[in-house]
Amino acid sequence: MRVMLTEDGPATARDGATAVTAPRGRPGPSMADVAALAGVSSQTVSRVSTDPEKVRPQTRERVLAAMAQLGYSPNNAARALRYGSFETIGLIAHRLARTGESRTVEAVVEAARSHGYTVSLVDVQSPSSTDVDAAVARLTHQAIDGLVIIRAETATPATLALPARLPVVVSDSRFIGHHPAVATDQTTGTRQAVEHLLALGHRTVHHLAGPEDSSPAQLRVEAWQRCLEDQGRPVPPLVRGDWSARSGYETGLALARDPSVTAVFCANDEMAAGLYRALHEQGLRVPDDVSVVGFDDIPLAEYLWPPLTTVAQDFHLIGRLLVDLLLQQVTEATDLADHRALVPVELVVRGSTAPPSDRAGR
Amino acid sequence: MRVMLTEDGPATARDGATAVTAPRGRPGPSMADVAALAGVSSQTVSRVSTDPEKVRPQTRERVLAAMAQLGYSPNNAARALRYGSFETIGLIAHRLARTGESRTVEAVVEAARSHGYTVSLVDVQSPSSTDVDAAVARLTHQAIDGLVIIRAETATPATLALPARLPVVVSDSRFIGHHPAVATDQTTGTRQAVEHLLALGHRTVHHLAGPEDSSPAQLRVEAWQRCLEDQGRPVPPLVRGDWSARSGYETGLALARDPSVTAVFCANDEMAAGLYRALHEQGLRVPDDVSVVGFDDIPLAEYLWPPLTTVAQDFHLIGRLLVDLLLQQVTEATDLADHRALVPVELVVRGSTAPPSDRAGR
DNA sequence: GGGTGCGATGTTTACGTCAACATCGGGCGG
DNA sequence: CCGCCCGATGTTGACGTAAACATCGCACCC
Repeated sequence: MRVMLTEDGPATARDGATAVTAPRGRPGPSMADVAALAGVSSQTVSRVSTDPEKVRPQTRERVLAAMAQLGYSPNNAARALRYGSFETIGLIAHRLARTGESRTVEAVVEAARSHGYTVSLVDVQSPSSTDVDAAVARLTHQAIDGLVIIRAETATPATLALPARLPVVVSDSRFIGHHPAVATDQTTGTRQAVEHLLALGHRTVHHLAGPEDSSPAQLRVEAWQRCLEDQGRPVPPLVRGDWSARSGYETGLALARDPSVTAVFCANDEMAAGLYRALHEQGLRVPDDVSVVGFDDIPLAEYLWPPLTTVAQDFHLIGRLLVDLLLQQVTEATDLADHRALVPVELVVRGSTAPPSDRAGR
Repeated sequence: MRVMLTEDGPATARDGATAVTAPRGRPGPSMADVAALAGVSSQTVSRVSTDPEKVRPQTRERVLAAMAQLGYSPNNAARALRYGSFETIGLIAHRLARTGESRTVEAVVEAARSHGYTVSLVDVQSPSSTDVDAAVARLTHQAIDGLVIIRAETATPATLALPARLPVVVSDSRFIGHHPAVATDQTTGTRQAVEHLLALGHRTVHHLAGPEDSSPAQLRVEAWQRCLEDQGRPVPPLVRGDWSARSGYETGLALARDPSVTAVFCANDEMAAGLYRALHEQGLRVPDDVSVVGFDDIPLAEYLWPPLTTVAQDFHLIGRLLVDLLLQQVTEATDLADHRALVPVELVVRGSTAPPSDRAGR
């Protein structure tokens, strides 16, 4: 089947009938090989790679030379087995390429590294329990010390089969109370956006919402509605997108045609960009005819035209907190069952909001 | 430290003075524990998890029940040690949250999963050899069967210390000839963009380039220049950004003030968005006054105003090819030293390009 | 000059799993 | 009715590493 580069013993030991189920990976040299070449015991080789100080420089040199000559590198399976830890955390994400997700992933990876951990990443196709379950199985079949789940929207604690004793942190509020969670302060963020628009003089604020099965989207809808009711404003009919710019554009066309729409709060920046295009196509100006507020503060938000007023999420902080909470459980065996970190947001006012003009009268 | 669930011998074996260096992770139940509870040998437990058919249903049930009761899941370090493979590939990326990167990562993760592999992700701060080296060390210190390096711009084959026998694939052309590589067809893409603008009647095309240390950016610069020369057009001075929308905006301000600029080819879409803003701020219209072409075709490109004409990269295909080439080496021990996959691109014409008007004459 | 203590190195063993081989028991053919 | 064969399960050993313990040699001190 394949060329045995380093086989020195009788070939039948590894070839022959057992070839199919035999070990796959390149069986590179082991400590024993290095030890033999350097004329020391394998334990000395081990010491060289873990604590060089404990070995006499002269011996160390010999061992290092042997390592280099053989191209030795330690077998991590064996190390992990020995140590009982992989120094690896699992990360389950959905739609990884989305802005918020990729930034959170970046932060998680970075925070993990700063603690000496690596990240094993699985991207689930759909946020259903079935898919998330499969991802969990795949990761525990791999080797992880803990698990971070980012926005597994439709999965619920009841439906998710997690291995016993596996520390978990989630960034989806649906799991709050069941697992430690990190969540953006959706309510305050939404409130700031809506109140900003009302303060500018708009009679009410339309909402271009995210999909129903998304917990953050749902929270934003509720906060938007409550905020309007608190202020005694009429609550206009809800418009739903799917987070994509396309959906913002398509649903935005209807909003653009409705002269009563003077202010729109979009559940994310991508949909706001889609709405921008719909408004532009209808010959409407932002913010003169319609004010727009987004959510997330993606890097491009500042460079849309006009620059988008939006609620900035601190994805970086989310990622860091996720890792912190997870490693707290991993290293200290702490039970954080209902711990909940709320990440603050900040309204960034740019050029897409202004007092209303009389659209209907134009 | 923690409750010893499965400890049956003297507690001092694991507690006491050795706690600091003792195995960390939850040493959950092993096959032996399950076997004891089910009243079978550990080999039978092993058979239940690897080949249930070989065990009598009655026995199987007992074992499964014991597994469930103890919350057993196989120790993958031991499995990996036994099999010689982790079914995991390492992935080194730089600036993970960038559009192209996150989409490539997504595709790699997905392709890896379809082959039954998991992805270990490391995001390097800078693309320098030092950082990439550290990432490689971190990953091989972990457990991987192969390594994918995405755009490690400034690292070069000579400076990078890769473990012997570790299969590698890169998506950076700087490594072509040293490792199998997957690269977007920068030259053709650039050519299409420039020729599209020239065909519309522009006298020449300015270029808003990516950073000097980026190999794709360099290739685009060279292709742009060669293309202009081939057509006998003047080659205007080069303008450099750093891929960010901000840099596109800042350098774009100068372009906007130069009346000889009628067409700009931007090295990516983000910088094109920044340029849009600079042009808008100067009261210039796209494409009436200045035509703009981007590169990448990010999801938002279609929803900028006007929709951006751009060169679409197939990040998904890149990811798939990376994994294919890597696993070919991993599973077949093939030497692909100078294999090189070129991923085609496609010019997507939208609303940001048009024949030139006489800017200077306005 | 004979401990004595310490630094350097070797030996043993366990980590958890699974392939290979061993064993055991029952059904079936001769 | 005996023996053979096969299916089900048990036993042994090896994967590569590193902790724990053992050993060896040497310098230093009384």
